[in-house]
Amino acid sequence: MPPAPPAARTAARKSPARKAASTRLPRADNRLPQVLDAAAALFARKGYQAASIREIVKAVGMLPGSLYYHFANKDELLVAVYAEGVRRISDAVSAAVAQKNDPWDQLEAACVAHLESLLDQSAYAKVVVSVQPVDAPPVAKALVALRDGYEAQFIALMEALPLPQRLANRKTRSTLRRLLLGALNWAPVWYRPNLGANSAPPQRIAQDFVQLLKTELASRKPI
Amino acid sequence: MPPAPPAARTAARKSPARKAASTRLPRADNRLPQVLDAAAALFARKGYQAASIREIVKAVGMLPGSLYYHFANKDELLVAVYAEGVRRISDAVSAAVAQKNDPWDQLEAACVAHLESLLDQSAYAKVVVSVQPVDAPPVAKALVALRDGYEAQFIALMEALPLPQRLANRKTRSTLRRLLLGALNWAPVWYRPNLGANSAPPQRIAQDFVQLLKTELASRKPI
DNA sequence: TTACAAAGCAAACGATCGTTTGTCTTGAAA
DNA sequence: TTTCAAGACAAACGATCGTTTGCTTTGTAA
Repeated sequence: MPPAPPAARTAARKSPARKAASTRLPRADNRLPQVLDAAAALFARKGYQAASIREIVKAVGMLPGSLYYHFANKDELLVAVYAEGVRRISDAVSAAVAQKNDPWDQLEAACVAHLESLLDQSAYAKVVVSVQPVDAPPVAKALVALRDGYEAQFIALMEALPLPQRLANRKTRSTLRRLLLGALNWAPVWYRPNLGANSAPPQRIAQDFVQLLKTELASRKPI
Repeated sequence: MPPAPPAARTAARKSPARKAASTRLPRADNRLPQVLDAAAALFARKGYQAASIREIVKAVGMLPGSLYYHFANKDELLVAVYAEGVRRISDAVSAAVAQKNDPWDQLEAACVAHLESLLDQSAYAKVVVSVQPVDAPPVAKALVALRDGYEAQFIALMEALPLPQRLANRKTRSTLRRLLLGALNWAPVWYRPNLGANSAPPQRIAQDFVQLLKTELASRKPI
């Protein structure tokens, strides 16, 4: 029997992801979740390129080569962290929105959940905004698609806003969305936690942004 | 004569920067400016870590080791690019502001100049917002200081805004500044040039942001 | 209890990274 | 025209990177 081409085994190795002809279930003691956690934490803290494979697996007590059972390469690991990040922040936002009825209250709740995820709660979420798709060119399009999928939630929130007639158009809602989301996503750049009462908490920061726009835009008569 | 300790010569080598006891002028044909240009272009396009020394100097036809006559290490090169970036975008903003009198017009002009520098005109400027200080920990504080120095211009612009009494406080002006600058600095993430008439040019984007706030905030009576 | 795939170990590979060292060229001041 | 430092070359160094390969352990389904 002629040996399969070298690429075959490599491809077979990274295939627990693509279920293919796999019949058996994953083990209960596999450390994929911990690897993802460590990768998210290190990507968030040091950036994608600066966080090495060796550093990530060491945090879990694993050897570098073992990671390639779960992922074809480092870029695919980033995609997995990104996807989980989008899932988590998206769930947090959805849950927050579901507790409100008024569109402006929903927007505020969404922004609070978004910013709290970014700054406080989820290293996964922080990766989604701090690691830029350009950092991993081969998977850049996949990362952008994940981000866009998440942002769709905010497009919907903007459409629901009751704006004065003069501002009730798609262009304004788009500008408003970019203004608000841009400001929120830039917050990790200047925000410093652990400053006690001196600095506002994420919740307050997000509320300030939304209130500044709401009190001005919400209930005005057309000129 | 005993040889000087190895560190001595290395220190002496990178010292054209610190003038020390240098009497002679730099040559007219030195390629430091081109090196900075190439570094700015590559840092802006691929990020700090992904842009290698070899790649940078190759763009100028130089050898890798030669860079270390001008800079002690890669981090110091980044600081130099950063400083030049701050200088350029700061000059552009100052020039734009100087042509207006009304505070809101000045703010709009500043934002337009800021965003045009980021998206169109200056790779140096783009480095200042796209390369984060965390990417170069040893010089992170220096980079933050450079950024803060630039942002002082916007603090002054905000202070000059005639706001309704209810909003005329430091906290609101700070929120307003972070809202606006955050949105502008996030624009490189989603902006795509060369889309023809389909997408707004940087000038228009900045104007939309400012106008959205101005028309709402500027001339309102206190409640 | 056994069979087998899931999961990981152990050890290396080649490439590329930032950087150092010693030498040489050359423009400009004297 | 001579002198000398500014500036760059040439060639390597050690470290670290992502990744591959062959083999071993172990949980679990039959």
